[in-house]
Amino acid sequence: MQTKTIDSVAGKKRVILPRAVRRQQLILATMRCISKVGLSSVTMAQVTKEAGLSRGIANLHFERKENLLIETLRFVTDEYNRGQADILNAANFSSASEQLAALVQFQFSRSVTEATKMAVWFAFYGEATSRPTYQKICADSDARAARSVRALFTQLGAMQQAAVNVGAVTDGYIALIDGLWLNLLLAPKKMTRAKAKRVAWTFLEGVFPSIKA
Amino acid sequence: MQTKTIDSVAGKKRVILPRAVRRQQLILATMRCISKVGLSSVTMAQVTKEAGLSRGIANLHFERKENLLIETLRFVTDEYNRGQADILNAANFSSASEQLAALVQFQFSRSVTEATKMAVWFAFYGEATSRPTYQKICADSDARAARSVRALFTQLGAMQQAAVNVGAVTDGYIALIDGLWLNLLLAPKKMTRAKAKRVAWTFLEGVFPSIKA
DNA sequence: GCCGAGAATGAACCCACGTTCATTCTCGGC
DNA sequence: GCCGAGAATGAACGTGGGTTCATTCTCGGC
Repeated sequence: MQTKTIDSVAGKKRVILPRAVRRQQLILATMRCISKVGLSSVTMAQVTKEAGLSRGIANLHFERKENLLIETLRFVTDEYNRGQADILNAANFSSASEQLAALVQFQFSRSVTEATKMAVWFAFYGEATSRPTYQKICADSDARAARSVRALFTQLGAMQQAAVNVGAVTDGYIALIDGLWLNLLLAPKKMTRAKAKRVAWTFLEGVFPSIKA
Repeated sequence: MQTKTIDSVAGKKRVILPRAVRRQQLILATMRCISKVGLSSVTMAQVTKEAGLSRGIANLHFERKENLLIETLRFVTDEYNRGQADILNAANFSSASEQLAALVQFQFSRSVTEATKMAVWFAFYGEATSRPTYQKICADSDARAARSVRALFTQLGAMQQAAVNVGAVTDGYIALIDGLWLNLLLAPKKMTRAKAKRVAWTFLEGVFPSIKA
């Protein structure tokens, strides 16, 4: 009478998996929960249920709830940083403008601007002021992201007729993207990915006229 | 042996004040607490202690904690909107550029960018995804702010040589300001009010060359 | 001066949630 | 096939925190 199912839907059989797999399962479940109920009311019971696992497993793999949350934040920032680095450290672009286009494309890709992920980002941003650990993770991630954007902008600036204040432009671009993400999250009916991309692009064309071609 | 002090520092005497005063006291205390410990770990005990009042008073004036939080959010958004409206609806500016200058000045004024207030803003933004009530208050506030900025930009656009896409520029400007505020909050060591103002101004000069004078 | 309305207090209550841990189960090595 | 390591479970525990409410206090009207 034992139903054979790949994922053991109704099965009572206990499944044992490596630590890394369980940790990721829990982190992903945490993200879904945060976007559903908010960082301030996520409970361990919800997360473990969402992950389809037992109550005590989170403590087994993360010790404390706070650790799970921190790892969730790290997961999201790392993923973004890896994606951005893949583009900005790549050597196989034929021009800086093409690299820039890839960057914008990436920043407003479905994967990055997915509601679940952005909800998590901003939930932690909102708590960062009062939690040194979150603060540090966010600051480090932002700094890393900013550095590589600045490098690209330096290249692009050198190609322009008029002199460009790379520092100010980088700060402005990063703020613009953050603000667009926020809008995308808070008013998805009013701001769309396509619209946001166009706005970003308008900013860039204003600063680096040569990319207009 | 009874020391007469205006604020009855050590006095045991019970003070009775009008509802509106108590409500504001509690709201201000809530803001300080949120910026200190974060929205997700604010407790009624902390807030009432911070306000120098008794445990039960919050429930007396707000019924539930949730109401106090909502009123706190409303307090912050209303204050901002009133300040912005004072500038953008004023008839006593000699030119649109002057009005624009006043807007930027206001948006990066100490009063608006004060750490306490911005922490509150972003704390609620972070929870807005999962709380329809916060979501609505934020969206309404943003929409109102955007409308009046768009009106000013329409005026400014009409003065330029080349045609300006007012919609995209408004969206961009608002996103830029939000992003700069976020930076100001998360990395106050790296981003300063003056720097932020300069970045905003650079954006505006790019879009509306005529204001450069 | 007295009284009623309602503002203010804080001890007590109760529940939700994080954490613990005794027990059960799985798997690989021998 | 047996055994030990450790992964997984979920009932039970303790506590922190929101809410209630009986009581006390203040003030304005008469």
